[in-house]
Amino acid sequence: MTTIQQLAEQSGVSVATVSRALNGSSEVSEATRERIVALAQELDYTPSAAARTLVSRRSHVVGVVLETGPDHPDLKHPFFQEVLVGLKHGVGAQGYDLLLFASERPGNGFGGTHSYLRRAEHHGVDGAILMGFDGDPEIARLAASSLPCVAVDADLDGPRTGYVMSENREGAALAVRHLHELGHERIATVTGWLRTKPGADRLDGFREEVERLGLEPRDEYVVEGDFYDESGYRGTRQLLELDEPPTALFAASDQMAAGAIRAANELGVGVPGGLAVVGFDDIALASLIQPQLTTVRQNMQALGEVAAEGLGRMIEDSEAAPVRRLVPTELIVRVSSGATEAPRAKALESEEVD
Amino acid sequence: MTTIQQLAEQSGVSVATVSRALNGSSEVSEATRERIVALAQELDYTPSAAARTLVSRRSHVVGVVLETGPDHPDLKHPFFQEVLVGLKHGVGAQGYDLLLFASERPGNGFGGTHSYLRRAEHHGVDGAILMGFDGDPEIARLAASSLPCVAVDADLDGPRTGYVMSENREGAALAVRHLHELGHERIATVTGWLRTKPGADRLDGFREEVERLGLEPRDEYVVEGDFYDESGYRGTRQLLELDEPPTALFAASDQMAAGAIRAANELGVGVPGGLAVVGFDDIALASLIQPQLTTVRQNMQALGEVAAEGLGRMIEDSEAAPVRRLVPTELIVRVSSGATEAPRAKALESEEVD
DNA sequence: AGCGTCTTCGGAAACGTTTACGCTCGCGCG
DNA sequence: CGCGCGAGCGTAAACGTTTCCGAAGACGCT
Repeated sequence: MTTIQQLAEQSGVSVATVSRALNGSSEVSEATRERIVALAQELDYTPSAAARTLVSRRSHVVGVVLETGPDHPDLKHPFFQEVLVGLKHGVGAQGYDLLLFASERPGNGFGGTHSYLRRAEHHGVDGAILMGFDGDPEIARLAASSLPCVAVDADLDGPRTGYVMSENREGAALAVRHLHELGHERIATVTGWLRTKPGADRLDGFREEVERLGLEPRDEYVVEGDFYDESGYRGTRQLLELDEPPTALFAASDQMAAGAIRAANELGVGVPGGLAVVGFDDIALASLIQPQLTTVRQNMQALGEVAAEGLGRMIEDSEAAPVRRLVPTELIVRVSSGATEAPRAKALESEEVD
Repeated sequence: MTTIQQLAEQSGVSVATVSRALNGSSEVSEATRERIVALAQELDYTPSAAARTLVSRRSHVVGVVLETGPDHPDLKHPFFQEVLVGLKHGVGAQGYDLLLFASERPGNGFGGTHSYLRRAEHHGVDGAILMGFDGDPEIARLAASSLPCVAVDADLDGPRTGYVMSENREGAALAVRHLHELGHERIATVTGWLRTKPGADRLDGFREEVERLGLEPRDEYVVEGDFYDESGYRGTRQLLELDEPPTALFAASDQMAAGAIRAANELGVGVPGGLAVVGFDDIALASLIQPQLTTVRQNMQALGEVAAEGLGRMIEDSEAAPVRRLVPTELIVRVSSGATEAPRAKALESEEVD
């Protein structure tokens, strides 16, 4: 590994000049800069991030903390993956790399639990992305600190902490309106995990739209789920066994929608004939489910990109206000909702557009 | 941010002693150690990874490079996500964090493309995980270097580079044997992307087992796909339009299997009645597909964990041979293959076990 | 009593950068 | 001709650690 000193010796200048030349400082003549750059190329010089971070107090790394544990969705959920690719592109474009906090060894030197804030300080990350948790006190400390943070799908805030979310309310309303336009009056929902903000928001959006449309709100048409397919299955069984079962269902996630379809099939109820179903997310496999899923697409990749971009701004400009952004959702009409006119063609068309 | 020096001053010892105390060196008395540790707790001391890395030449970070680009699966594929959670747990248990190379800014200081090897050296990662590529020259350079590396799903090797893969051959054979045991003689396959090792291996396994069972190998029963569902759809249409169409299909990925089912449905061929289908992967949503997918499970999470563990060993012990491991695959019988005896119960049972 | 050894600690160098400060030119201007 | 100024460069301090080397004392042995 060649160092800046070796470059200095071999080119007959001081280390300071080499550093300036490589960093594009204007205080060095064009001639010597070229000489030094050429030498650096030749010797395959690579600067040491550690040394640079140590003195400049900038690491060009942003941390990603996603709360993990038995109760937490972890990064197994397709949602995180999609957000992650957006994040990668977003931070990458700004010259940052991503650090995934994984180490389970105590903070360092001595025992004690591994606080996320400590990990962040330890690595000297320039900012952090917060994902997949619900009021974890550790995360709260991080959000309350002076480290630039952006939460994805949680309405955390702090002096330097913002958030990015999908328009969950509006999306849920979209779904309800769609079902209503198809003639349904008895519309039920299986909710997401209500301790999470998106879960709660989608339920709110559902209720608001039901009311706005003048439909009769019924408590028994709201059953609580947890985003995973098993809860969709159980919830739907419960709904279909009511005396007056719903004719349409809004499931707060595609996975629950898949569970719902399975439940309906088992009870001999056709989808969309006996029960029209709309999901939420538009995960990659939504179109593989039979019947193909009508769903509310949230652009998870965009979520990641927006978060990254907002975080970047906060890092560059210490005066910048924390980002607070909602990204739009969009109804994708496929088969499961029973849209009458040539659903297949319509679905294809809307995919072409994309 | 408190430093080791402040701890030294306030506790009346030298920095050397503080360092030793916090690192568990035996050269410090128990009394002073306790005093220092207590002080560190109180002042919320966090060591600087940058400084530590600089001098000790160990970063306790492992890099993750996944080749990205138009032609590459990128991290959008569910496969990577699952591997990633295994990786996270695996490296975390050994005290490492994960660095996802994202930055699109040129190496540093001067222009030139961002070599992965350079990035790795720049950050001083202790090792690297290689994923999702096929003979990329940049990756090859990395594998040829002296940096400990483990490739996932590619048979790279080098002085300090090993690999971890699923038993793709055996898995494919499992699928063929299962279909044969159900009475099928005309068994076809839609392959994965043959430039990748798993794609090629699954095809090999298919062919070997066909031969071993004494079935007639037919070239027109092998159609090339790319792991994604669209290719499964097209390939299956092609197969079903043959004069003598197959009665059973091995798709080299679950997504292609889903595409195959869609194609069969469109042509009025029932699954599993008209065409028995077996997939590969057992992605999380395989059981959401209708009919539920019989598939060869590869334990992607284990893949990540094994890779992490192997990498850790190579890092700790510079004499250690590069890890070369195949992790077992397993047939998961659900509905799509038309297994006769109570397929539903069997499927549930095998999920309970999990 | 002298000597070696072990324990516990401090001093200081080193890791590879960035950057504040200061120096030396050459040049233009009065 | 002298003065000031800017461009270009070097010196050295700093960043926060780890670790080598050595020193001082305690202690046991001959």
